[in-house]
Amino acid sequence: MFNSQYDSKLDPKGRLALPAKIKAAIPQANGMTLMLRMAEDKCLALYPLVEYKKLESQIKSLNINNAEQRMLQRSFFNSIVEVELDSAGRLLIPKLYQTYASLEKDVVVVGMGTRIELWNPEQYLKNIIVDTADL
Amino acid sequence: MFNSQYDSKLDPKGRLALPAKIKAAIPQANGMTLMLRMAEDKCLALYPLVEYKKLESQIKSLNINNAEQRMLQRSFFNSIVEVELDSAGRLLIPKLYQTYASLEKDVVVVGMGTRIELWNPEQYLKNIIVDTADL
DNA sequence: GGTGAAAAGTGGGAGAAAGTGGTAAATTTT
DNA sequence: AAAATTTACCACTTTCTCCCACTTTTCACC
Repeated sequence: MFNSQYDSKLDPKGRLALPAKIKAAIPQANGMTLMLRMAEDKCLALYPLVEYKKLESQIKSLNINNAEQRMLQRSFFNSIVEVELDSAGRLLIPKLYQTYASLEKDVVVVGMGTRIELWNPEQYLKNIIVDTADL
Repeated sequence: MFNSQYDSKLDPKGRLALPAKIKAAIPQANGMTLMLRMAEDKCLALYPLVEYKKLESQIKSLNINNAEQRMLQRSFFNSIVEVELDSAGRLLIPKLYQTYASLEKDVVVVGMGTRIELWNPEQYLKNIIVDTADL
């Protein structure tokens, strides 16, 4: 399970170093493949393969002969990509995905239970409740 | 499984270079034959042979004595063609198919799970849900 | 609290692969 | 038979990917 939040940086090549705590929480630590998705509120979501499979199986069950379900399926698959950690534990965020989430240099990495979210810092502030007294 | 989306180009000869990530996901990488089909919503669909076989068997199981199913069968087989990747990993899109999907220069390549879709960029935007908050 | 060791973070460079265009050969058409 | 169109293959350029090495931080033990 992922939790807490961290400040990380994209290097000039578009690589993101995952915080060690997050990395350690990913199941199957060797030959690390993760699924990167353009998610809600213009953030990126990272899923371990196990979690992704659950998501995918829902989408695959849609009927390709139904126009609306076909669009839904398309919109799912087109916003997801496989990413791998390099030997230093970094992952390369494709340009299209950087653009989607307005990631430039600073990135907020958030542990969200079964998934990891990547945020533009300003965007992030707009999508959390800062004062928890309201809860 | 195919996923994500890529911008590609048709060269003056009508050849399309498949993105490396897509190419890598095609089963049986040598002597590469794919099936190209005029698909729903005026896009082109590319199937690996394995996937095509499944589709074909569905169509073949239709009843030839039923007028409507006979037409369906006919329009399936006449809108599908075998294409091969050249030594550089490009495929030649026949004129008729380019016209069907209004492909000129820019082409959007979409990984749709078991198949690959090729789109005219403007047409493509009309056939996705941009805000995936519903998923 | 200081010192050392180990792990994490950062940057760069070399090699390989992907993209692109062109040329030659073969086949078809007039 | 000749010409034009098409197809296959080859070569060059550019981009990307992978890996190595150095710097910085953190944690533990003294």
